[in-house]
Amino acid sequence: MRYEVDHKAKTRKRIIRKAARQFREQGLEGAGVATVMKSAGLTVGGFYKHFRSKDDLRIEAIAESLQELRDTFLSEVHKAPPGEGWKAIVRQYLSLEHCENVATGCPMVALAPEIARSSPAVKARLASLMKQHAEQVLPFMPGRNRAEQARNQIVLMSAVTGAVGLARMETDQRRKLQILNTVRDRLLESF
Amino acid sequence: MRYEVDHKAKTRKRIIRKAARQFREQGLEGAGVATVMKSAGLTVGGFYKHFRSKDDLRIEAIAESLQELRDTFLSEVHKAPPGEGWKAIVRQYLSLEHCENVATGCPMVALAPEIARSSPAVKARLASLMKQHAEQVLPFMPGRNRAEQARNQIVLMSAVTGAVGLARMETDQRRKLQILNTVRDRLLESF
DNA sequence: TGTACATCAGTGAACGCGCGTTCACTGATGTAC
DNA sequence: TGTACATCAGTGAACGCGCGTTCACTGATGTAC
Repeated sequence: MRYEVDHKAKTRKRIIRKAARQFREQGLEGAGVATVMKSAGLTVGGFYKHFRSKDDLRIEAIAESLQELRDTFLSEVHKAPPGEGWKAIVRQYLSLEHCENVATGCPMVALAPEIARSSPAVKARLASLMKQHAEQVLPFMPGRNRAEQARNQIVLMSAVTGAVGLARMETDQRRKLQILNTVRDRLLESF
Repeated sequence: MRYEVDHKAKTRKRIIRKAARQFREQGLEGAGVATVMKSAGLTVGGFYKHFRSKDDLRIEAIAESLQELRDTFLSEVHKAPPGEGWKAIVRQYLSLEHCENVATGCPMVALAPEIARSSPAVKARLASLMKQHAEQVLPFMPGRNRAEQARNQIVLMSAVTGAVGLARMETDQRRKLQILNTVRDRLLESF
């Protein structure tokens, strides 16, 4: 081999990470294969040495985005007092910082409608990734038992994704903050 | 004139209504000018006799979608006992029927990320349309005064748009219903 | 009353462009003999 | 030890295709004289 043993794996990871950012920022259609490759320091042609298709990359990139989201969540959770992990997650999710940085934020808010429209094969794969994600975050949700935690998770996820989705459509900064803060305050006092 | 006096206005409206459905179903990029025109019984070339650009159509189509949404809301509200209008809206919004019919549903859930990514000019115009929409629905929101109604509206809108957004990504029908019903039940008992 | 011209919603071919994908090639390295 | 060949990550031009937009044209009607 001309390169280090894991050279190809590293390159692949670099492409996925760049794609994860660009898909969130520009959409699953908006971000192009050529641009992703260029931002990874490569040329278009090499793409198919790493992925079978753009759909393949979409799946890998969203998996990566969910992983990054989970990493952020868990690091926030560890800073919070025991049993209050969900509060840290809610605060982080509804922060202006998360709202304004689509490229590094939650892929579900950034891509929900496009994921819903995906081909059945892609959609099924992504649904399974999101289910996994939810299960890993479940332990930090409020509630006296698993069933209650699961219900609360659904309510919390709906409220926070909805709030960020709405806030991002806003052009008036005051309204944007009002959405984020109103939902945050309500959620923090409701569980 | 060869046609009735309002012929052109009627044609324009027909194009907008078709576009409103197709944008919600296929996205602001996904739906094409040629397809919209064809579904309105016309050919591509005529498009620019009615609109300055595709962006122009996007704005008109979303305005139309919001109007349709409001019509649905108001017809539900009139069937509900006084003061419980918001409950009727929540039930309608979180129904399986609304969730599964993207083409005739709420444009904010169907298009949020694409609207957020729009050019500043388009985004500003749409933000103003959505503000108008919210103001017209405000009177039916729960709360003892306008300020409380406004806060509750933000929470309700976030929760219902988030829930439908998440439910539409689900491939498992059981999970989809679980999301819609859990959020509906929680909201109905929370105000 | 008749004729020439203006109007204008709608047609359909053509345009330039960006996209995902394919493919023959490169060139540095490892391996067989 | 030296040489010929295989491997394979990456290159860059080319492909077919669909898109938004433009444009010369059509043809039915209204209007001017």
